[in-house]
Amino acid sequence: MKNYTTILREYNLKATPQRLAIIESVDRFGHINIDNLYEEVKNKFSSISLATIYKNINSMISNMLLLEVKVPNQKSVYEMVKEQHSHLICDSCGAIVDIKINTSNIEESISKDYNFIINKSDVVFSGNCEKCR
Amino acid sequence: MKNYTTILREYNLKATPQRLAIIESVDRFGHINIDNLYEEVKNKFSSISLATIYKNINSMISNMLLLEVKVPNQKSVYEMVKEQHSHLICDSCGAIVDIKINTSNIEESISKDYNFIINKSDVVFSGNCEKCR
DNA sequence: CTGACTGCAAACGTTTTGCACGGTA
DNA sequence: TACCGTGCAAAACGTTTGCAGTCAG
Repeated sequence: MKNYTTILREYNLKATPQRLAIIESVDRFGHINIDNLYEEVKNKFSSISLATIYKNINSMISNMLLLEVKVPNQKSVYEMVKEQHSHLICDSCGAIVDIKINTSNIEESISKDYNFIINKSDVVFSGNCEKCR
Repeated sequence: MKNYTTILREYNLKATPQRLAIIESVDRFGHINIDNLYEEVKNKFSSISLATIYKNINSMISNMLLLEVKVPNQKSVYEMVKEQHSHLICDSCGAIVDIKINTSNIEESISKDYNFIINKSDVVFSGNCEKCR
């Protein structure tokens, strides 16, 4: 069990029970949208309000502890900031999988060709997963 | 000047003046969000309502004439369906540029490694453009 | 002529805000 | 203790819907 209290403080956020429940759920699910997060946190913290979820997600994003992933035809999902990675998302079942792909040579050639400094890559492949055909 | 009437009919949409103004603006801008589109179309068609913009954007997306591009920290932009491409977006000035990159080898290895059939790639690189440093 | 489209206003779902209270550091 | 966070309710936003009138084909 990770020490989420320490993590929150490292990101300049007070370690309230609500925040601990939120960050624990996000980490356990890998990616989670607002509604599922709300349901999940309510299981362990029935008094929490949706406004608190929103406020905390937003402050965690501002403080770079979480990031938002925009996905086609779905609500955004939130995940902890870890190593850079891309996403595979199944159009039928909605499952999202993290994948490691090497985009560094592509990014390098873009920097050159377009004289553009890249500091973030959002890469989402949609299609059908193994189960869903 | 393209014949947008013909294009609309090819996509099974009646060629109303409102639609012609919408598709012409989207095509001229390359990518445009709802608010800018509304302002733009109003210039030539002052009586148009925002609801009409929404209804038409949605039907054009359903009929595969337009597609939605979700971008970080901004509203989605809409563009005509053309060849597959990726996007470069400047965090300072918000400019969006189409770029051609070859993702086919990446997609191929993903198909193999994850046994996943890809039918859409959403690739957005964020950073700073030439002007904005 | 008929079904589809428009514009308005109302409804809806989602996210943010203001404020009084409570809890962390 | 001081400030930040919480929860509630209300407000603000963005988008969709219903409907009566209009128009494209």
